[in-house]
Amino acid sequence: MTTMGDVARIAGVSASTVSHVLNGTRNVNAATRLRVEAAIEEVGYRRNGVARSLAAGRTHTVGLSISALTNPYFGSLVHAVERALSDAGYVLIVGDSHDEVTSEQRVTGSLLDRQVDGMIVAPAAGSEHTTLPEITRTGTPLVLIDRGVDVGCDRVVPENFASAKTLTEHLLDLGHRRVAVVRGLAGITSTIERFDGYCAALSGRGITVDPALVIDGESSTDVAERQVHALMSDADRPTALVSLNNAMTIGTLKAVRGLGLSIPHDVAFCCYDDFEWSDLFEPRLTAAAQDVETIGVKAVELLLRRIHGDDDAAQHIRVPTTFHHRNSCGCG
Amino acid sequence: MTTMGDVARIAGVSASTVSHVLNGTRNVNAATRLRVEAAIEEVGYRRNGVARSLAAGRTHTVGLSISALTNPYFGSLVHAVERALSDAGYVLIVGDSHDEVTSEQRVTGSLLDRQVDGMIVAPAAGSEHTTLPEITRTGTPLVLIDRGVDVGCDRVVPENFASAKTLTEHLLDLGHRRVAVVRGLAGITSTIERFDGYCAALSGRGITVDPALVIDGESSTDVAERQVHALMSDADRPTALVSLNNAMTIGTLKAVRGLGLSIPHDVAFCCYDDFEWSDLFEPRLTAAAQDVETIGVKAVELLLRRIHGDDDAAQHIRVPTTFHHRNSCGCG
DNA sequence: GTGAAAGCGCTAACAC
DNA sequence: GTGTTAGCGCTTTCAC
Repeated sequence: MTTMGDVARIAGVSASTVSHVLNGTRNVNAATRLRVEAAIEEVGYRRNGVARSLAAGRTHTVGLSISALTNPYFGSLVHAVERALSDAGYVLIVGDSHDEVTSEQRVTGSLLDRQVDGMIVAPAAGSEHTTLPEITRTGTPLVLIDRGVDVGCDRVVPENFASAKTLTEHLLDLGHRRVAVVRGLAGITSTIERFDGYCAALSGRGITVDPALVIDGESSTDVAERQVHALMSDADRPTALVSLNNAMTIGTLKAVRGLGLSIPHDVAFCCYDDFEWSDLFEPRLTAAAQDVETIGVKAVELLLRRIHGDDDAAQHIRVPTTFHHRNSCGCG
Repeated sequence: MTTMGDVARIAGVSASTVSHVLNGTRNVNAATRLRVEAAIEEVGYRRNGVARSLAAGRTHTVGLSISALTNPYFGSLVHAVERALSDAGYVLIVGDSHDEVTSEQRVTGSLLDRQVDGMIVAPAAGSEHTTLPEITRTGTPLVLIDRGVDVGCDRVVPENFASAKTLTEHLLDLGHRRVAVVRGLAGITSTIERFDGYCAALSGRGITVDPALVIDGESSTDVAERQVHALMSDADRPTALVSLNNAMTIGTLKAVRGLGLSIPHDVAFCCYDDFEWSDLFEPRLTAAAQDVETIGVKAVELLLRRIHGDDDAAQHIRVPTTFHHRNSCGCG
């Protein structure tokens, strides 16, 4: 491997000069610079980022801890984060938390060991007592995404309550009185807030929440399918269904179809989260679309600000959803 | 920041002993180990991975260069790769090549600078003359995925030719004679091989390829939608359509629906790549499903073998697709 | 405008 | 079973 010393020798300068031409950190005589650049070219020199990071104390690396399994938005989120980071000269290390604190700690521990300059975490349930304090203790800038947890750091999460409320109210407005809900993984704020939105819509109309109509889909396609199948097999089944995230929507749709029921004729349907194919589906899905792209970009923005030394009060950003009124609800 | 020296001092041992208990690299007296562990616990010591990497000459890091834009499988691929790597104690750095050599070089250059122990690349068109040689020159283990390029290194790619041929033949078997094809990004092997499969199916039946029925979808949803729209607006439109990847399938379906045409009644349809919702769609999509999961896992397997010093001849793995016979083709 | 030298925090001979 | 020591390849004061 060729080092900076090799380049320096060939160019007839000191290593520090090579370093400075590489980094533009001080004025270098044009002729000297040229000699250095020629030498670099000649030996095909490539700087060692590890040594650089050790000496400089910064790695220009950011870690992302997320659960791929329960987050079908994984792709677009990672994509948005990667792009924003890359534009700022950082690289992204991804780790899968499996939505479980033990693996989350393994992931974030490994990121911390690697001296990431900052971290973006979609916290698993229980994370506020384990992983998160561990991170903040190191002083590593941290921003939470997807789910909010109160640990006094920046976070950017989707609008949950109002969106779920709107979805439910829409069904209520169409005359439905028995509206079932498929709810996500227990213990995470998005599940809680969306479910609260559902409840608020009902009470706003003087309807009490019927526990029999509350299904725990655990943010899983399979679980949702099983549970919805059971519920809809009942003679006394609901006339409308709200699914609170994309994975469960697929399960719900499978169950409904498996039963030979038709949407919206036999059961009206609205869902939180949109799909690329929502418009292609028959019937087209009425949905609250989350803006993952923005969530990723904003998270990076906040993080970079912290990395660059900003220490204002923690910011809490809510990214609004878009209501796509199509016809699975029974309209149009 | 607390260092190994601090821990050593507190435990009353040398730094090297601390290093050895941390890494299990030599026998340490049980009592000594306990003292060290207590000291580590006491100060909340966490090893500095950067220093470690510099001294050890390995980073336990692998880079992945891929195009998220044209690869809707991004999520599952990254997920599979991350999991396999994580199981082996490695972390993953992802970079987006945008399917364009310039950004690809930026990405891989940055990965090389960071001294990744190995690299997985889904090469952009033209990569064999730029990026790839640059990587191999550094001696960094490299495995290609998704598209094969002949640079003498390991690769794992999907079955393309036979799958596309099967799809086309199926349509031909159903009596179609005017079968159009929506073809991917020019210059990459998957596009070429799949298109060859289409051509082979036709010639096998004595049909010559009609250039008017060959659409360039450029692996893009929008382009495919526009082009299919144009083609299908024609009075003399084809009676069947084959789309050669998932992004273009969505565009194709949008175009067909936009024209008020029905599948398979007005036009029969088969596609390369499957979706989670293929079974939910009306009609259910007949498709050749790629096994991205396996591609990712195999790629990591090959890479780790190289990283661990194996230098056998380059391996070329083809991962078979699964033919899902549903009813967009006109059957059932 | 340029160089010398002291680290950054760790690993791994090597010696005992 | 443990300590000493010499780097790993770079950045960055400090001096000239």
